[in-house]
Amino acid sequence: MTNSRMGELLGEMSVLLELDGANPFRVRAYQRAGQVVTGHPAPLSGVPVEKLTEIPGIGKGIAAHVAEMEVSGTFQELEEMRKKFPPGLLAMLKVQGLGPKRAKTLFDTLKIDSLDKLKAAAQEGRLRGLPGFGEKTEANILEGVAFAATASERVLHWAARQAALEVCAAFTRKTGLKDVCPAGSLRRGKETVGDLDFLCSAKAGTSAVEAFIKLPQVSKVLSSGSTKASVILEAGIQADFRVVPPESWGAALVYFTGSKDHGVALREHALRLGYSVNEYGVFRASDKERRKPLAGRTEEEVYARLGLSWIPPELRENRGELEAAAKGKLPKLVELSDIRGDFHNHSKHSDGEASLLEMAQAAKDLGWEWVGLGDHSRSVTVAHGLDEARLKATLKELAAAAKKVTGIRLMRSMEVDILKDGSMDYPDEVLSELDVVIGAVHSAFKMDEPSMTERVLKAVRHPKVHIIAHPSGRLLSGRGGYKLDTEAVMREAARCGTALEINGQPDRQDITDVQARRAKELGAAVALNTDAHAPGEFCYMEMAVTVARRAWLTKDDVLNCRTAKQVEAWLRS
DNA sequence: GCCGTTTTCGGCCCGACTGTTTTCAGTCG
Repeated sequence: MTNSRMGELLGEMSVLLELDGANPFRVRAYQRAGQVVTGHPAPLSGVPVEKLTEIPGIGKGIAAHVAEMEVSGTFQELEEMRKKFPPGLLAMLKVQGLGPKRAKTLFDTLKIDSLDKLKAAAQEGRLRGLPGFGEKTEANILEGVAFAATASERVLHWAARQAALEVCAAFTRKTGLKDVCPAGSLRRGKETVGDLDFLCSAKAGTSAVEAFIKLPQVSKVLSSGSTKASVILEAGIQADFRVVPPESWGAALVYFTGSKDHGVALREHALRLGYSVNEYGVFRASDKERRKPLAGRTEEEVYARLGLSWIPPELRENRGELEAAAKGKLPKLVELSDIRGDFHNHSKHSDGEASLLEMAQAAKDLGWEWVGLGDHSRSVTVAHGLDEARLKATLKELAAAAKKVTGIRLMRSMEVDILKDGSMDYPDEVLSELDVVIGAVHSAFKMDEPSMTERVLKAVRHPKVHIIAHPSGRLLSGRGGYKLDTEAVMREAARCGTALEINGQPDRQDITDVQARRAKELGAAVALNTDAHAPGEFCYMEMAVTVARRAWLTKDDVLNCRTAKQVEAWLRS
């Protein structure tokens, strides 16, 4: 059983306990444990109970549940809670403004246990009059049900980023206020984003909130006050906007960048030092009126007051970053400017849009030192994969391009299919003519886990294969990825010196942040690739860098930060 | 349910907004 599945079940338990009116701290403990388990880099399946309890947030009780889940795929207490509350009740909690307390009231008094029943009851006016319900609440719930039905799922990071930049630009044009920026999970670089958070620095009395809710990008205002507003954007994403005075900018940025877990852990840490932290600053815990902030203008100042070095947003998930910051042991994360090239992309010989020459020129324009220009191999017929004769012709074409585009080392790279039996799509003598061989699975996704794992392991062990592309095969927008023992693949990759790819396509981001961090732990090399199908897609290197940063990788951990000479030496080795 | 440089019991992060209420519970982030 995977960590993320176990994390989901623990999270479900926390929601059910909340419905049941359990001790809120017990609820919180399950919620936290769920996140800790999900974010834990090494597989917890098979880890003895006494080792599990060494993980912060996991005590005797939850360790026992983890052990039980390994065996039965669930745990007894969860099953009992599931009998108590129908699954439709959990779906109801997705409705904006409807929380566990009122949902429980609806279930107990009107036997409402699904979105459909909720909608009907609200339409018939049966909600008003219940304790805690009025006409307004009823109307809000009705709207909430409609939105829950149409609301898009989480938005891909890249799309959210575009939408956020557009809103910030429009806001600045309208108000002249420049200190506005996205916070929240977007700033942390999460692979998908549930909503957008905007933070604005402005003196009291300015009408920033008013200006924000009137932006053309706003389609509906959910709430608005003097310092904050919640809206739905035209793009269908919810956005929260918050204004703080300049002296609180840093504290607010920490607060609204989150994650929630990071914030909670930070405030607990502060209390142990005798400080209290909120979005306005750091205060002495004894300063009950919160009159004299000791820090707050910048993030650096806030962390420093708490004895911590500044923590990059990508690390703020309460996965050990506070402990590392306290010891001054945070890694210096890889940056886009450290990148010297890309291994994996496509020209119009297969399914790309540009010629090898155009791709080469685009890579050079980015200031890269080298680039492996690629295409699909012959089996991927839908992508017009290259047979041996066409491949040979492109080698000549590339040599010609290298004469025209100078100052960048051009290499021939190919994304070569890993066939069903684990063999490669070209014979060894053809692979020998390529500078970069990238193995990838594009067919027979439905294999069982042992077979798929053996298939990929065979490619990992192949002496001519340098990199495994998008190892899980998942698409964030749809396909869950094939069944694969990633841990086994990473171990073997480390042993064989085969690199694993972080694919920068916004819909892939594969391997994930958690996996890449594990790959580093195990000693496997990591390559960042754009998988660009047009010159304009080389920008997805930034997406790959973001994933790498969330994985705690430094430039020494990333192959793309090496010089052309070093890369060639690595490829030969 | 978790946790401990005051503690193995008794705590557990913090504030804004809304709507239903006459002072606050519920919800959200």
